[in-house]
Amino acid sequence: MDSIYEPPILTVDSIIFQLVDNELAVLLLERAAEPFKGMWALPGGYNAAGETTREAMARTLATKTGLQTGDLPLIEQLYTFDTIARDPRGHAVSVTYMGLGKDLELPPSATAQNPQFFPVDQLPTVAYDHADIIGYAHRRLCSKITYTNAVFALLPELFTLTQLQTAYEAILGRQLDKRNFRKKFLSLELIEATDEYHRDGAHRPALLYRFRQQPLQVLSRSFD
Amino acid sequence: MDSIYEPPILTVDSIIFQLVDNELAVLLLERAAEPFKGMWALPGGYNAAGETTREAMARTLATKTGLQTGDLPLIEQLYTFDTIARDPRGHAVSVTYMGLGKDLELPPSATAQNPQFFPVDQLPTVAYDHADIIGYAHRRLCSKITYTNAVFALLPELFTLTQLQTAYEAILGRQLDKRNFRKKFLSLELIEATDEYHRDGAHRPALLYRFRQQPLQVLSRSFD
DNA sequence: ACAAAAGTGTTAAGAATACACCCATGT
DNA sequence: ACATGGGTGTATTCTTAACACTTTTGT
Repeated sequence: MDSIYEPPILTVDSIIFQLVDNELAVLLLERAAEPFKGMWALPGGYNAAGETTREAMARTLATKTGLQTGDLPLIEQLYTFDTIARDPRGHAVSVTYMGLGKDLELPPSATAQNPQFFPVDQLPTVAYDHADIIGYAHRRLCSKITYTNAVFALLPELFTLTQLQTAYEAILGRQLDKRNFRKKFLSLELIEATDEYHRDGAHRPALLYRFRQQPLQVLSRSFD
Repeated sequence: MDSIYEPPILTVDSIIFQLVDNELAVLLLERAAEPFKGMWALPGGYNAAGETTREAMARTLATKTGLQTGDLPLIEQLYTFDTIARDPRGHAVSVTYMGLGKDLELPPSATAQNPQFFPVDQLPTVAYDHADIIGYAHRRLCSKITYTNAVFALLPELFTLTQLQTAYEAILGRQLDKRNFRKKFLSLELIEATDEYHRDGAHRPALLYRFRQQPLQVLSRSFD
């Protein structure tokens, strides 16, 4: 009864975020071929037989950008888009994953596709419906950091409260009150002070903190 | 370069919830064939070429249960599961949709598959990983009703505050305080009183309310 | 001594919680 | 008159929001 079944094409795409100069940035590739030649697109590709979508995501990301998913402290399935066909063979369905990291290094000339991070509010011309996907991922990230400890994945192991606040401000796109931010965040007991200080220029050194636990956790009171 | 590409099978599954006798219930089919013959499974099926996953969901749901998606006030993509192959042809990837409705009628003998609603805490033996999927959907529904007006999709147009509270209790699986529930919910200004009453037995009639607007909305203050 | 970022507390308003009795109806 | 579910208010605690000055350092 299903013998005439001819499947849509299954693809995966990765939305990789990190903070660059206190701005939220997303990883894009420059398309070397039609369609959308010269425009920028999310790293992604076909899902091969016998591979989970998550494995396909890891493989395509490594192949096209040199990034290993092991370097991403947090990866999460985002949404499945019935995108416009990216391929003349037909209709494509793309399972997307959001990955968060810090100080991600792109091996120089990993591929001919020139992988680069772009601040989310200064995107180049983006191919397909990828601008929508990035917007969706950004909104999801905004809500994720308000009810979970997901920021840990964007910060170094030791960080200052100012760095933490700046991360929130970069993602949410608005300023937060310093005293209220610190009071609230510390009261959640997600982070603990170390006895180390971050010295950086002609001013008082900042106490370094660390997250108590890494795995994604839901907060007892949602943030902000 | 992608010429040896052989895709996984793309399927869709529907998790349809409604309230039955003040319990949250999910729609299942009895499998008539192997694998898992005699066990119960979510309605679903293959995604055909040229059809979006949402269209495939509507089609398979109508074919297997007689339900029209037009009768579901809220449908939302849930998650994409890399499920165990449901088909000897190979690896299956299932895009799932959650649908909410009320007073859904299953056309008698719509199919040989005996569609029925089961209370989520009294499920029969469920095939595949569908028990996990139902659990996932239930958790998502719990959080959805706390930060959106999604309950509207489970209630009739006019309803009493007690019906509303009972719906929350059925979904969340715990009791709520009547006075606090009413105070909070009314303060959100999502619903308005009508001038009609629900008479039902030997007690004071209950004032009927309606939602001010149907489309899914995020609440100003999250609920509960 | 100055510039620069780190650090810190209080008050007021709003929200959440806990809790018990009267009201309107049908029989 | 009684049984049944509908309806209502207050006091306490916790949370949020608004807001400005002192501290520590490097030059």
